[in-house]
Amino acid sequence: MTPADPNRDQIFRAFADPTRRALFERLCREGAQTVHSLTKVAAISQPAVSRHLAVLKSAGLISGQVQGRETRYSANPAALTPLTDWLAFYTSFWQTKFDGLTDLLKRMDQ
Amino acid sequence: MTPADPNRDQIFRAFADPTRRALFERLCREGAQTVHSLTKVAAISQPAVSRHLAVLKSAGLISGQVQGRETRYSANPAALTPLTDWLAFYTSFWQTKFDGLTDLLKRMDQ
DNA sequence: CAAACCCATAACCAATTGGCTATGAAAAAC
DNA sequence: GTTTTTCATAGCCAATTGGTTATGGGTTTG
Repeated sequence: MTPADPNRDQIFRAFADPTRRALFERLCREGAQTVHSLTKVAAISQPAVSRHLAVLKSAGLISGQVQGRETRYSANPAALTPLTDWLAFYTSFWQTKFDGLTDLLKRMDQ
Repeated sequence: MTPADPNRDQIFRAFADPTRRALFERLCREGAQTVHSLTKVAAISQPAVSRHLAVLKSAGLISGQVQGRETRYSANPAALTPLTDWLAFYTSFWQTKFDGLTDLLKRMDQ
């Protein structure tokens, strides 16, 4: 029954906060950004931004790359697949019922 | 930039808690359930279950129907579309880039 | 080398969260 | 009509969260 997936947990937790989601969305739309650049828009302090980024990073949603004195964070697209799979699984209960469900189950099994 | 959607916010918040997600999943898989029936499995107290259900309900994810002294809750499938849209939007940034993105934007606009 | 800049971490604090027990209303069972 | 069952709400409490300022290490600039 959708075995407990710690990573999926982290992703849902990370996206629960609107500020965090906004940061991720910005990285998706505008590509890699430094902390300083993100802070200028965020309306919260730099340490707050850094901690939000740390949460996103530990969930695997973004990656940080140190370049001299600054760190460029970028969205990690593949990290969304647990969400996509979960959503596909539970929307399948009303959409196409059990069509293609076995395939999905196999994917989630491995 | 994906205009702030209060409902999407509520959905993300609601799914942040694993217990709440488990309740929703159960309702999806096994159909409508009474609070009592859900409590028996949940390993938490009945008031705790009731409050989780209230959160899911206020996010539009489930509906409760009073039948005599008991209330049967059922998953609200259509309520997942904000999540699906959001996910589709942000996965499109790396998958098909901008193919069909305008269509999606139109859907989110109305 | 000194000063300024970028970032992460630490320490603290108010607000929120998620659990519990207690209680009461309403319906079913006896 | 009394007792049980089902559920929601209220009140309480510990833990977590999300913000802040303070600080320090490492890098670039002057």
